[in-house]
Amino acid sequence: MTEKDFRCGLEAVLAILGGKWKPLIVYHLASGSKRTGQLRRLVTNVSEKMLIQHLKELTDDGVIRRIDHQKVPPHVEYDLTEFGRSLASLLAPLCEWGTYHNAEVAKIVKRRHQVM
Amino acid sequence: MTEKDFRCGLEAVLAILGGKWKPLIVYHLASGSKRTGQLRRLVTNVSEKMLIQHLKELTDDGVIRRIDHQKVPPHVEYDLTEFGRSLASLLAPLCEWGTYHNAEVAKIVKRRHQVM
DNA sequence: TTCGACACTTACAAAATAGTCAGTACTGGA
DNA sequence: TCCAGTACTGACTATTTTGTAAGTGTCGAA
Repeated sequence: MTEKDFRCGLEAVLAILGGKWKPLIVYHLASGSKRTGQLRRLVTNVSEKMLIQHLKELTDDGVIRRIDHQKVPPHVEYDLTEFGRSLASLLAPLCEWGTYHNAEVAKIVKRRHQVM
Repeated sequence: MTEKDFRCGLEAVLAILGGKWKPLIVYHLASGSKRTGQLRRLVTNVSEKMLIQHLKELTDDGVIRRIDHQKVPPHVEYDLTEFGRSLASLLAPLCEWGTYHNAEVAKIVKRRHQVM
């Protein structure tokens, strides 16, 4: 996205939530603030590097807030900003759709690996 | 996504619509069937190769339908299946959010390029 | 008769994205 | 004392995704 403007609002959403784990992070934070380690366990399969990289980007973009308790050993929490919460509320219907169509989508993805 | 199952419905949605231009394609088809060339002009900046590759994947996944009029020179149309239409209806609120937050997101993206 | 439009295909290159693994500085528990 | 956990960083590699540029065969208009 080198362009400044989006011709479809969709592109704006993707500019913020594009990234393998970002929607998942926002989704998990919708139920309350979490520590880094908690997120690492919740977002299954995410590597430490990617989690932290995405957390940093989401923080920079104003979607989440980083709360550093200034302790040693470190104690850091993340939660959604207002902006982030407005995004999270968008994600809910997608989640429902995905849950409802879970089996169908799983079949589609499986077929893909066979045909190709 | 090597796993068969999704723990959040979100992952299912992304499994289908993951791809730079797929949401845009579905969005444009929501307003009626289109010919390949029309889509190429509507989805700005998409290369011919990516358009056709994504169209093929969406067709294989049952999101859109390819209608070949068996003419020479070729005349092919695409439109949404029922499944695709249910996805397109999810996209509408995202579009609205993006349109509403357009300026904000544009600012965020611009800032990103400066800071990094 | 040359040119563009049509809907593609293919080979190849570049860029974006993700992953592994080691290391940091400190603490508390076994 | 050794080891795991805390939240990270950086070097390096691998994979995935996207892009570029050329070619295919047919038609109708200039």
